Amino acid sequence: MMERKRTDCPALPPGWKKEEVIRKSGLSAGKSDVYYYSPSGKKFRSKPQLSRYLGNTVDLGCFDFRTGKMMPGKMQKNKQRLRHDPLSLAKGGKLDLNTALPIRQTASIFKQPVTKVTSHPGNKVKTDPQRGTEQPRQQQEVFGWHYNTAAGSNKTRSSSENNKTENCLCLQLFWERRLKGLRSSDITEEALRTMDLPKGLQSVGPDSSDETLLSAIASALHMSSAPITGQTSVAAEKNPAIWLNTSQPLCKAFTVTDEHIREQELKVYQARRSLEEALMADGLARAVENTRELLEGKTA
DNA sequence: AGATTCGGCGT
DNA sequence: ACGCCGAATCT
Repeated sequence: MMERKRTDCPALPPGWKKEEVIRKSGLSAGKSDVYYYSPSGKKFRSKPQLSRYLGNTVDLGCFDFRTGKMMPGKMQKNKQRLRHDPLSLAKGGKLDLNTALPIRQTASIFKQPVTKVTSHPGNKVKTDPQRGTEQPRQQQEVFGWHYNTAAGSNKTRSSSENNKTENCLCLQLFWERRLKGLRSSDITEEALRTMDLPKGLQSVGPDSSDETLLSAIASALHMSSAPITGQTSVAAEKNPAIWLNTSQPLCKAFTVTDEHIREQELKVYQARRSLEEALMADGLARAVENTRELLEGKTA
């Protein structure tokens, strides 16, 4: 038998292996097929199959199945117009939270394992013994990357041109506004809707709604590993368009009290319980889907 | 039966 | 041109 090397795949959670097999006969001789193996040995031969299995635990949007690597340039396959501001992608700068778009950049915001449900009381669905250890794993590596912002675009302009430029800049700086009315769907929707922000948090700029502020901060936490301090310059409150610190969300500087922390810990605890329930439901749905696929396969 | 391999459809 | 998956073939 051919010697096949299963190599580690750093883009996937630990334990996943990748294999490439060269076709050695037929019309397609010389071409190759790529397979992935889950930690327990289940074989995957396409991205959709892999995607179905990993579900929400890993965002395969920019995962290239053939190479096994994340390809940052290759956003979602969907034909959604990606309005990326070329300015914010130019080289030489650092992450700019205010021109960067609120696009999900991580596979999951959770960096720690969560409660794993291993038994489903009352579940009549046939259980695949291998699946027990195969339930969606929590991602352990965060797929984040930084975009660069343009530095030194200091060309001199006429004053009328300047006005246009300022208006344009304003739209870019305050993209948070565009989040108005947008919400995550599903469970998260309820979570967001009922979420209260501590009184110490105040927005900077043309939009001061809590809703938008919350989105801005959440997005900042997703996109940057640096501490979120808010706008520390007092001048930014008077004239944000000039003094804005683009590495920080449009939020006034704030302080965190012990009370805040205790409240937050409680919320996290409650959220974990909700998540546990959700994962359980997801597991059941997945089992059903799996069984359906099995049956379809047998009826040929 | 499960695993392996190539064909070929659909994009 | 290639991803994906059916099905023929192999063990």
